[in-house]
Parts: sequence; structure tokens; C-alpha cells
Amino acid sequence: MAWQKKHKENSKDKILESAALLFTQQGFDKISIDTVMHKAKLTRGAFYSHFSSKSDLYAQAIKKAAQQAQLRRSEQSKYDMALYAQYYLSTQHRDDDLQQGCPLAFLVSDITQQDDQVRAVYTETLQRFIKQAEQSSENRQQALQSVVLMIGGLAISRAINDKVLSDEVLTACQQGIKSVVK
Amino acid sequence: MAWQKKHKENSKDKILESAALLFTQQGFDKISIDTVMHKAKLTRGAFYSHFSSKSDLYAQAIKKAAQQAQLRRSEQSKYDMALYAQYYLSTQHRDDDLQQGCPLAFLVSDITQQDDQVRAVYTETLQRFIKQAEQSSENRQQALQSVVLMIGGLAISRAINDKVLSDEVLTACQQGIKSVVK
DNA sequence: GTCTATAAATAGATAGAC
DNA sequence: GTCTATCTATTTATAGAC
Repeated sequence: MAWQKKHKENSKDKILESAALLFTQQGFDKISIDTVMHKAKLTRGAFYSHFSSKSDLYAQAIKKAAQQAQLRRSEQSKYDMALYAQYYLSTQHRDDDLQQGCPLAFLVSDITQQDDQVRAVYTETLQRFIKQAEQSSENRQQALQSVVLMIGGLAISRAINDKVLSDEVLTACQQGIKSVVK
Repeated sequence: MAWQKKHKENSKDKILESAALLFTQQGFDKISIDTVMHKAKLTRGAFYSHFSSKSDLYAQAIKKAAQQAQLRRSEQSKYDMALYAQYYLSTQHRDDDLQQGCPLAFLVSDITQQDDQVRAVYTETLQRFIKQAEQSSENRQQALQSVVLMIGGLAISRAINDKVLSDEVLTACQQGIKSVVK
């Protein structure tokens, strides 16, 4: 039956989805395997049947989080950088903890501490992000600047304690992207 | 005697300097109190005579790291954003682990996970950085964009695994700042 | 594949001698 | 203020029953 197939997720997928959300929100060290497995409604012992280590899970979870973040963008905004940035640099993206944010911004300085497998996933995700930006930019350099304004702007707006300044940063980055966009 | 005074650092300063370097390089969770105290040539037991908690140390260490990063910039580059960005977005600043990097970039997504005291220190440091940028910008919005290009560009260049792309990001951000600078 | 139980290591924080 | 010793909790990872 169709509804059964739809609702039946296998365990590895459940673990990955739990991890993608938790890691994106709180980073590598703040989340234990136990927490991930609990959210996936399993116990710790089952973990190592699916992943070789916590770091292995992290790499795969970031990949999944990036894919899901990508899917949430509409096809329309995919080729309109200004429209894309309008969501990316929104208070919703900054504050909403119920859906996953973009791991490129949420985890940028976390990744620096991780092993090569994790950094490779991050790098590939960034490459795709840049390619997309190039489609609505005059040249590669302006695409890179737009990408840095999005990721950097969102990361900084999340770090600071001052809501007024945080909103100001988001707006300034949006304007910066508008001024270089094709 | 003068040389004695110069060489005699009190314990709290030694702890703070050790922590500033270690935390900036590796973030909050990767560094234990034991590691910090060992670098300061003291033992764990002495720690709580100087700081109330690890988080308390982190806040003060970030403040110190920011001050030291600030001091390393020459007076000249302080009022020349392009010159300032030339060092900030250099491979040296990205790679050199012997002197402290700018905590605004090195710890940006780490800070999001910390308590209010830590985030307040980060926010104040950012405010000073923005003020400085305003002195060589047409307006506040362009100052904010330059600051995001510096912090975001450096943070991203450190996260990724691909040296060619990393260098490209640094260069693109430098060019972006040049194009908006006064 | 999933469970319970446990190993083995590390961490933050405290107590008390000096 | 600094030391050694310890408490308590948490963590990654493994072993073995089902």
C-alpha cells in the first residue's frame, strides 16, 4: 500500500534526519550520539550498525541538511539571486529552529575543527552554492562576493546579541547583493 | 628592576593569554580547562581562584584576543580599509597558528552556542570593528558590507578543504572591499 | 538490526592540605 | 594562591543477548 511505503522510513534515514536538524542547530560537540538516537526513537547500541563514527554521521548529516536547504528554495529563486538572498538573509532563516538552516552559515567555524571527510562535504556544498550564484552574476568574482555576503551575513547575525544590529546586518547584505546582481 | 617587572606576569594574565590563543584556534569545546592551565604552567586546582567557570574564561579570553588582534594592526591601516583588508584577508591570517587570529571570524558560529556574557563580548567587539570601518566608508551600510566580507570571507576560507578556492575567496572579498571603499 | 550493559576515557567543578 | 585528590557526570565506542 502506498501510504505504508510513504510512512515507512528506514532507521538510517531517521537517524540522518535527526542528526541533520540537531547538528545544524547546535554544532558537532553540543550534540551527542545519544541525543540523536533518542530523537530517532532508537537506542545508542543501534548506532554503529549504520555509521562508523560520530564524525562519519556528521559528514553525512551535513550533506543531507544542505540538500534539504537546497530543496526548500523554489525553482524561481534559484535563478534570481536577489530573491534567493531575500529568504537566505531573513530573520526567519536566522531564528527558525524548527526547520533546518543552511549548514554553510550555521556551521562555518565549526567545520574548521573537523576532519577531511567533513570538510570535503562542506567544500562541495559551497562549490554548488557558488555555481548557482554564478548563473545570476556578471562574473565569478561577484558571485563569490554575493555568496560570502549571504553566508557571512547570516552567520554574524546569528552570533550577535543585539537584535537591532543583527537586523541591520541582514539588510545591508541584501542591499550589497542587489547592487552587484545581474 | 625594569626587566623583572616586564617578565613578571601574574597567573591570571598567563591563563588568559593561553586561553586566548587556544580558544581562538580551536573553539570552546575542543579546549579543556586542563589544557589551558597546562599551557599556563599551572594545575587545574588553581583555575577557580581566577575564574568562576569555563564560560567566564571564554568571555574574557575572547576580549583579550580581540584586543591583541586590534593592536597588531598599525595605526596607518586603521584608517585605510583597503590596507586593513589586505592583512585581514591574507593567507597568513588564515593559516598562521602561532599568533592569534581575529576571534570575530575564527569563532563566529561557535559564539552562537554560548551564553549571553560571551555573546555580549562578541557583539561589543563587532561594534568596534564596524565603527572603525565606518571611518573609511561612504556610509554605514557599505561599512557593514565590508565587515561581513572580511569576517565571512576569512571564516569560509578557513572552513574549506580546497586551497585554490580558499585563495580565490580571499581575493574576491578584497576586491569587493576595494570597490566600495572611500 | 536493535536492545541492554558496560568499558574506558575525559570533562567541569569542588575539597582540603600547605 | 597553588597544589593533589576526588566527585560526579557525560561521552564515544564495544560486547553480547535476542
